[in-house]
Amino acid sequence: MPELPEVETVRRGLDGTVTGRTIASVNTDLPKMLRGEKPRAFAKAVAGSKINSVNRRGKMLLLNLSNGLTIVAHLKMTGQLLVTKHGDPVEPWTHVTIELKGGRDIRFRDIRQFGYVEIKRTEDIGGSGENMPGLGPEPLDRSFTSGVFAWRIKKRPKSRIKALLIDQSFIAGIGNIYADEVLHYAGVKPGRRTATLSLREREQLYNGIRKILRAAIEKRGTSVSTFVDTKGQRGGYRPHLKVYKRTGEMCPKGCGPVKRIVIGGRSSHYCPKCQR
DNA sequence: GTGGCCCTGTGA
DNA sequence: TCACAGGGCCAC
Repeated sequence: MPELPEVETVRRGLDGTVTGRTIASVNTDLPKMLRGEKPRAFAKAVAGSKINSVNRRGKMLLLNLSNGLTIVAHLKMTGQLLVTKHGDPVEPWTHVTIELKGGRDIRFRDIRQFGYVEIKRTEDIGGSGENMPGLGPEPLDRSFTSGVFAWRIKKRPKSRIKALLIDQSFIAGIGNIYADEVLHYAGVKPGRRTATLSLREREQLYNGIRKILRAAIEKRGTSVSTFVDTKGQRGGYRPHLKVYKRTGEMCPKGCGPVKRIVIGGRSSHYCPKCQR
């Protein structure tokens, strides 16, 4: 599912419901989703601790605990984090349950089982994940300026821009949906080598990143198939998608049909007329 | 860079 | 039945 806007939507949902609560226990029927620890050790490490804050770094969710540890969760393609009453019926594909004192659960559902939770020391990764290795800048941070973007692009002159936009070490949080949407906004073909981009195109890419991610957060994310927020509600951005998964449909600018090609093993959707 | 892989489900 | 799916890692 989830790219930055979807993960941010989940973060906000968690922040409003579980911040300040204490973890009672952790249970799983799929131990591989508790990365790096056996289930009993995982539960022992976090039980009794309070959730001090809920943060996000790229597509990762961070639950900062009162004992100096942070639970890091990644939803990958089909993960969901639902906040429920403890007694609510357990939905299929629920694989990890974090039971909170006071009668609520955080439930991790994941059809494809790619998602995971793991435990890190907060001082190692930073409370907001600022020291997590291998991640590029947060695109909505104040510090991510057009100058920073231009400088980072210049260091990767041979890359195709689509591959770069979804590279988490280049910018954290953009995935396949929003990369395609940003490229359409900027009028740039996904296969373009970054060295060929004009100043104006680079600026349009930068503006598109900020504008589209913000707009998608405003709509609580995009639900193509399985994405839901912590209450199980779907996101509202899908009707605003211009090209993603619209192969064969008319480009919203009226140019002609949207085309699909494969770059880096992933689908790219674009308009051959208005994206150059 | 590309392809395979981790999984299950959906739609043509 | 087969291609494809919001991600990311690994081997070639």
